[in-house]
Amino acid sequence: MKLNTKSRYAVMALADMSKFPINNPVSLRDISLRQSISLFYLEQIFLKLKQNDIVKSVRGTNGGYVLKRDPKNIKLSEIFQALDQKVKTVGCKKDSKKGCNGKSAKCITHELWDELEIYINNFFENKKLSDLSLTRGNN
Amino acid sequence: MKLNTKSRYAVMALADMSKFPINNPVSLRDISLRQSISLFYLEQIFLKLKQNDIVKSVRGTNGGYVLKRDPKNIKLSEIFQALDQKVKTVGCKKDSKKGCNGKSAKCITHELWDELEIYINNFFENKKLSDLSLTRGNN
DNA sequence: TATATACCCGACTAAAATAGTCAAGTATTC
DNA sequence: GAATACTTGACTATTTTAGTCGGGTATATA
Repeated sequence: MKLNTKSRYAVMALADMSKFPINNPVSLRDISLRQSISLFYLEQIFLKLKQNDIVKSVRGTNGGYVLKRDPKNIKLSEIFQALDQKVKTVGCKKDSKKGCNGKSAKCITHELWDELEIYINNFFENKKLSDLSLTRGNN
Repeated sequence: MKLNTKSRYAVMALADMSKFPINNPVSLRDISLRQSISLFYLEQIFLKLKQNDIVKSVRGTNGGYVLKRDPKNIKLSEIFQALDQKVKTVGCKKDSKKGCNGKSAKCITHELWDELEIYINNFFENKKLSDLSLTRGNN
């Protein structure tokens, strides 16, 4: 059970941005340097964030990215969704007509995994970008 | 964020076993057939479960595996630990003297991931094998 | 208007993890 | 002694992850 770097970096980068005045474009280059994340990788990540209406871009010199909404209104679940990061506890598709192992019924532990999935998603659903405590001690 | 098949199958197999009278050896072959899990794979899984004192083995004809404790006393967290399945939300090692990105401080979102890790582990810690509702409807 | 900055975006790749297979055993019961 | 079933380490194909790269386009500023 592991969180991938893409979502992790996405949250890190957005947290970084949220420390600056809103409407002030923050360049990926700066984020890259401050957070030690590859610039190329950040580009990939921000493409998704943009497509999902979490940030908007400002092109050209002094450009960068800007949070599209107040950090209070950005749920972590949105960020994860943007990066196709799903919490998957079962191999079997929930909405499939067939059961889990090619059998007719649900697998014996199906309900447990569903429960776990809901439990974890709940965490992300209730956490906002603004909830991260960004003290000066942490960069 | 994905659960691997090894832990999932482990819980499935143990749930399967817990439906039978305790002290009645259940063979991997039977579990394999009922739950559609490869016998070879189950062997690998049960090796770990045995090493971690969750099941004990009975060799020979009519042998199999037996739960070493009452399902009420088997926490899911134990099963996961047995299979080296850890909940990992950060790349950086917690106990390392260095910070997360080779920097001196913790990464900006470190506390968040710690919190998530604790949150998820909490789920497994509080869930017992006996908590799985094994109705006849599910196999 | 030239130039540097910074976003845009698809294609590519190395490395690691996962999922599963296999073989050659040993112990036990019937 | 034959069949059943656990024992254990080694091996492998596939998938996923993490990250790189190249060749763009848009815009501000000097």
